[in-house]
This record gives sequence, structure tokens and C-alpha cells, in this order.
Amino acid sequence: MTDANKRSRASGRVTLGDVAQAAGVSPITASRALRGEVGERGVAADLVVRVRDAAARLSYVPDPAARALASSRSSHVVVLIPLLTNTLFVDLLEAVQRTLTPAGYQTMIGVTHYRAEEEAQLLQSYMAHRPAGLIVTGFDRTAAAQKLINASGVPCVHVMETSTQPGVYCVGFSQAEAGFAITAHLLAQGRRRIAFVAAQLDPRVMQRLEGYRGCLREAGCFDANLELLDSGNSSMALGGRLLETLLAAHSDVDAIFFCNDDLAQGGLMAALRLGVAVPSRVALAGFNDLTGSDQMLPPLTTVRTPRVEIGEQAALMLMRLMRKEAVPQSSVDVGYELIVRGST
Amino acid sequence: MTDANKRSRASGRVTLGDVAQAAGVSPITASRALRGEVGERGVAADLVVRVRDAAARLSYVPDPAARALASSRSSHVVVLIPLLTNTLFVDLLEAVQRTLTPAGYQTMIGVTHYRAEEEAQLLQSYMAHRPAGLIVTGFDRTAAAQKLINASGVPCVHVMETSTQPGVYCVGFSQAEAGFAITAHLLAQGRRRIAFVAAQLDPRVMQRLEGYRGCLREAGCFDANLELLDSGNSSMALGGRLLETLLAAHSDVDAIFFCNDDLAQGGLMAALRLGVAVPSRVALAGFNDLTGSDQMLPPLTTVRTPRVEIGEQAALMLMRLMRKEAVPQSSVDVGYELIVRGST
DNA sequence: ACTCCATCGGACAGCGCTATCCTAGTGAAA
DNA sequence: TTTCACTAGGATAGCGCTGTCCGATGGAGT
Repeated sequence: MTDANKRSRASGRVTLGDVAQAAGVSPITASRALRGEVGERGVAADLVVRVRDAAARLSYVPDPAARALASSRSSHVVVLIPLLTNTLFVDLLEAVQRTLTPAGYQTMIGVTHYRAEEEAQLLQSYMAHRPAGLIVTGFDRTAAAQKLINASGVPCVHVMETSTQPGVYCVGFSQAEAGFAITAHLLAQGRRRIAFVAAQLDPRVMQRLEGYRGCLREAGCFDANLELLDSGNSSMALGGRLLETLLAAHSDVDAIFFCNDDLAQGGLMAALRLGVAVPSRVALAGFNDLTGSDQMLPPLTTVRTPRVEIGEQAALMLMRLMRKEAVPQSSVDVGYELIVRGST
Repeated sequence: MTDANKRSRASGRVTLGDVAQAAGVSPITASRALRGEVGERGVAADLVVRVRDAAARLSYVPDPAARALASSRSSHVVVLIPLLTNTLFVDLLEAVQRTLTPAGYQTMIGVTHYRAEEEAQLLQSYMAHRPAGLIVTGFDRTAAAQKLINASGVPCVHVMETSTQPGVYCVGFSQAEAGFAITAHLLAQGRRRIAFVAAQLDPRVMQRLEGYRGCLREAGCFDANLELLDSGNSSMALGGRLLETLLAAHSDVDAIFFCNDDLAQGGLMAALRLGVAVPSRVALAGFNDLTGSDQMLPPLTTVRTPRVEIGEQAALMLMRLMRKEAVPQSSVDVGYELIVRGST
């Protein structure tokens, strides 16, 4: 292969035109052959082979910018998550990325810090990139943001929660049910004074709270005084402090449902430090089954949330939407799993 | 403002041409005015104001794809990190993103899983996007990858380690020195049988090991049998297992330096479970000061690695490089901090 | 008064690709 | 045979922006 073969342009870049020339077809045919156009805007099989071959021989790499400009659609998928410091979302993100990257999509991450305004702004600036798809966390956003999404026509999948609203695509599970389930587990262990400790009061935490309330009301054990809601950031340190506060105020508490594992882990360490026996004196349960929960002393009972599966499913669903293929069901409930360990 | 004003094109998109027309200048002048061209390819101040004004009035948003195509330079910055499951890199990443986003750059994340081949492949596919800049972890990569970076002319900053090689930009600290320092601390506590426990044997871990070795050799306490190197993934569970293994094989060990905090945390929990007194029977030290280390029982002695600062500094340095501004120093050492807590 | 040069706005021509229309060729139906 | 879909390749024309030159203007120097 000569040099002249490779550089028809000054830039030295191998373009689609070069490939087409090498394959003896027109650029547009080469384009169609390489993309395998959706809806089979047919290209003869032998031509496809010839073009593919030429592309490989010249090690042609398509230019995403040119593609985006011409088709007004990029290969970017924007993923909007609240935090990078909660491993929950990092796990989700990695699953999304692992699914999307091999298919030729690039993930662009936006961190909203649980602020709807910040999300709206991120959305606006990312939309300029004409993303091919969008993955957002939950359903709570500003009206402007929602309108922007709808108006753009960019396929969007919501994660972490479920919805039955038609035309809304989502992959998640019922946070309320999960909250209910773990509370029911504590009740089943004979606990009656069950507290709820939460921080970072995002919508999903509130849904878990609703599950907790519903369960205790059914059992006739509900006591609003046993809810300790802190608007600060969730952390082990905070969990420890909240446990201390709670036990000081309500010495009869015999179980605590922490809305997130980091709080629960902190609570567990604090109990250890304070000499509060777990689970005999007080049972502790967390949520999400984060890293380390199985290594606590005693190991932490929690709800395993299938974030990796959510990420994969959401990515797969989005890919179908982006390719305008049929989507089996617009709302996927991946469920959750109660993980009972030594702490209850 | 009439509709016709806003949509000269069928797409309905507000283009630079629209802005130029509204401001009464040519498109290229509008382009220059909005970009504030580097090197002051001057545009009169009043024109700049007029153009800015028109852009704001029409809520003009530049098209990154068109810009990238025309200038063969995108606004993307590619960040290559080994893992998303180690919060170390997530913290770094967030700092980078927080610094770059307001400046109009988009971060694209690549996860290499500590595999040079995977990194090389990611690099190749990302380079097609004509990134404006590149941030990579450490210096160990395939020759092909290195060549690709050099040949592309894309500014590149290396993070986590330092180098004195001219023309190489990096922000980090001396892993070996940090490893030396924490070993010295253990020696200073009167420990003599100091073990080194490591997993995920990446180059930086090996540098810490060198620091550990050097320190113990100086003190005449070096014993190769006390090095426990596991090629598996780092985790709390593994840390616990390694501690058990180590103590079973060498009952005289009186201190352990874990190469990463998650191992150390797992070791600490295992010690608690096994009834091994920390620090009286054995002192435990970690590395990186990850989340939760201060909440352990006892709190974990560790080395705080300034990953947030590394991320910020690297992003700032990269921005200077991308704008072709002078960079004060090509190698920034941000140091480290020994955090002495109850475990030693 | 005239030349010269620095300054700053604009015309032009793409960047590399794809949407859109068009045309030639094919086989089936009448 | 003739007509008529229907298929598959190609020509054309941009997508929205910026690099590169070019030319007009005005002030300084002699």
C-alpha cells in the first residue's frame, strides 16, 4: 500500500472517500455499507464485504464530528446521576458504560448533586451535543428540563424508579416496596420499636420511608418520633452520630432501618464503639448492599439493589430506542433482594 | 423578535449566521467575537459586545460537532483511569470534571481495568474524537499507546506519579516516599516485624513496596517473607483473608502495612472478629485515606493522598496546555500526608 | 502629500460525512 | 411486448463552523 493511497487529503486522515475509492464504489455507498443502514437500505452483500475490507486495509476510523454534523446525531449518550461519591451510582454508571462502549456509543457523565437546577443546566449544555440518547436518574426534575427532553426527541430512559406512565421508559424497582420489605423483616424478628434514620433526603429515600411507614402502620407500631431525617450528606460518620442521637432520645428503640448502607455501617461501628450489642440490644438494617456491608461486625442486613442490572437493562433499552427498534416493555422492574445477615 | 429572525435554516437551530446577521456583522467576525480568539486576532470591543448581545438574545448555542469538524479539535477531554470501583479514582475524576466543565470542556471517561492493552484500544477509539486534551494515570502503557499520544499532538497530563523527564507533564506525588514514610512511622512506634500486604499489583503499589523495602533495609529489619502480594482485586474481604493468612504463617508480625485502605479496613474488621488486639498486638496501617477509614475501630492510620488536588491541578495544567499558555512547571508534586490514628 | 505598514473585517473554501433525490436496471403483471 | 413498481447505486447539496487568505482603512514616517 503506497502513501498516496492513504492520503488523498492534506490532513493525512483516511476518509470515507479513500475507502470508497479503494473499494471502487461511491462514498455514499461506502457509508451505507459500513453503517449497515437501518431498515436495510440495501447494499449488495459482496459490496459490503469489499468496502469493509478496504476500510480495514486502510485502517479507516470514521470521524464522529463529521457524522454528527451531517446527521445531526452524535454517538454520545448522556448519563445524569446525582453523585459520584455514592458507589451505587458508580456501579450503575460502569454497567452502562460497559454495555454502551462496545456498541460504539460514548458515555458523557453529568453529576447533578441532587439539585434539579443543576440538572437542568447540565441538560441544556449537553443537548447542544445532540446526544443519541439520555439516561437520567428518577423522575424529579424541573419542568423546563422535562420540556427540553421531550422537545429534543432524544430517547430517554429513567433509572432507579419505575413508572406506569405510558411513553415513559424506565428501569428500576419499587423503593417503597423494598422499604416495606425490610421493615417487615424487622417486625418478623420480633422488633416493635423500629426507627428510620435517613440523610440525603432524595425522592427515593422518601419512597423507602413511605414503605416503612406503611408497614408499621399495618402492624400498629408506627411512631412518628422514631423517624430521624437529616438533610446533610450521607456518610458513615453521620450514621454514627445519628445512632447516638437516636438511642439517647429513645432508649427503647430495638431496631433501626438506615436508608443507606453507609449510614448503617457508621451506625454499626458506633454501636461497637459504644458497646451497644447488635443485634441483641438493637437490630440494624441498611439499604443498597454497598461494598463492605458484608464485612461489618456483625455483617449488615440490607436490601441488595440490582444497580448493575439496572445499568445494563437501561443501556440495552436505550440502544433499542436509539436504533428505533421495538422495545418489549417500557417499564422494567428488576426487583430487589433482602439480604439477611448477622445485624438483625 | 420574529420567527423569521430565529430560523434561517430548516433545522430550526439558531446558527452563528443568525447571530452574525442580528449583530450586523459577518459570520466569521461573530465567530471570532464569541471565541475571543487566542493571540488576540483582534475584534473591536464594541463589535464583541454587539455580537455577544445578539447571541444572548437569540439564545445561541454553538454546535460542538461543527466546531470540531472545522477546526479538527473537539471540546472533549479524555480521562483514562484504571477503575471506577476504587473511590480514589472517582474522587480524582470528580475533581477533574468539576474544574473542566465550567470552562466548557466535556470529560469522556475511559476505564482501563489496569490493562495496558485495553488502554491502548480505548485510546485509539477516543483519538478519533480529536480530543482537546488527555489525562492518563501513571506512565505504564504500551509503546503503541505512547506513540499514538505523542503523534497526535494532543496535550497530555499524567496523574498519580511524578517524573522529571522533560516534556512530560504530570501531577502526583512520590509513591515510594509515601511508602517509606508510613513504614518509618511503624518503626518509630517500636515495631520491628513489619509486613507488607498488597493486592492489585499495579505500578504504584510496587513503588510503595520499594519505599517499604528501602526503609526496612535501612533499619536492618527487612525480611522478604513478610511480603504478601496477591494479584487479585483489592477488597475488604481479601484484606481480611490476607491478614489471617499472614498471622497464621508469621505469628511474630507486630505491624502490617496494607497497600490500600480497603485491604486495611478488611484487615481491621478481621482482627476485630478474630480477637486480635489492634494496635497492641499488631499495628495496622493503610494507604489513601479512603472513606470510612476514620470510622473504623480503632480508626485507621493511613496516608492521605491528595487526589482531589491532583485532579484539580491536572485539569488546570491541561487547560493551560490546551490554550497554548505557558505552564509554570511541567511536574507538580502535591505531596502526601501521614494520618496517624488509633490503629498504630 | 505620499508611501508604507499595521490593524481588523470579510469572502471563500472546505472539514468529513450523510439526507435526499434521481436514475438505471430488474422482474412481474397485463 | 409494454407498463409499472421496485431495487440498488450514485450525484448533489448541504450540516455549522473555522482556517486562510485578501482587501480596506487609517495613522505614522519622510
